[in-house]
Amino acid sequence: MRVSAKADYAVRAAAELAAAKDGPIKGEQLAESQEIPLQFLEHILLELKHHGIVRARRGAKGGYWLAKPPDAVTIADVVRAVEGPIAHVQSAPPESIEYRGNAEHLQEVWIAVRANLRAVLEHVTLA
Amino acid sequence: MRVSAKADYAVRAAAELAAAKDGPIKGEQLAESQEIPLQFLEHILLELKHHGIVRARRGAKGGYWLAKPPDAVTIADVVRAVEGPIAHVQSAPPESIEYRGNAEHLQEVWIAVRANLRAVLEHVTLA
DNA sequence: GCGCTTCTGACTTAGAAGGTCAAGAAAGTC
DNA sequence: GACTTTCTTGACCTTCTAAGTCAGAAGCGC
Repeated sequence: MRVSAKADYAVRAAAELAAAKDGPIKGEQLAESQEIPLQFLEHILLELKHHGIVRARRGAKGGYWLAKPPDAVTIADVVRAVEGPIAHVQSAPPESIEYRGNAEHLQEVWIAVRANLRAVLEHVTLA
Repeated sequence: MRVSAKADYAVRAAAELAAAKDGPIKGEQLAESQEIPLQFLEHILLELKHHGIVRARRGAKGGYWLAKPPDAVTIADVVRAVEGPIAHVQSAPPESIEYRGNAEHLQEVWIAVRANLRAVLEHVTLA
């Protein structure tokens, strides 16, 4: 029930990319402006790239940029890319768990929790 | 952003206690009916006891019971007892984090996330 | 070909998750 | 008072994740 440093960093970096309009931004620049350890940030950016959220080019004049317009990328997209599925219980989706005895209604509670989380995270975009 | 086994177990045990009305329930009984490893469960129950959520008596005819009526105990109470504060970012409450540059609005997002989580967890009681 | 920057994998250190084990202390029963 | 039951506590264990660090390879622009 907590937000990891990695997820926080990822969203911050994405927000920074969303704001920049002139060409690719270097990892070093992102690391500085958001005070994130450079090497760690680059691993995160790589994961974001593999999930199709950012694009990158190496070499001089290289850097990172968003693959989609900022209003098409939600916080949930970014968090899921680095942390995996949201609101899983014991590493499984809540609807796949069987509760017995007097704990039967608990499943509905966890599903409601996930729904409310999504309501926020999938509604807010980088824009 | 996930629910640990410990939190899940704690709520299930609490739900079981909430449903029983005739005297204390043994740890072994709870472990069996909810399929939770006994020794692990007893550690959890101890934590719940320290947080004033359950009471216990040892010896023959001993066992655990809720310290308060079921409609006065929320899921949030139980989860906080075993997992600590809900929806912290990097182990700190969201309002204590300083975001700079283009990530400024992120703080509001995390606070909204926490508010929505609380809306569910503090509203649902064991009853 | 050279310098710049991303890409990748291997490694590290610390702490949490998810338990297990064994001894001790209190309460009830006979 | 002896005995049993059940909670209490602390120590230990294994596996995984968090949060980084390091070194080198590979692609890009000029």
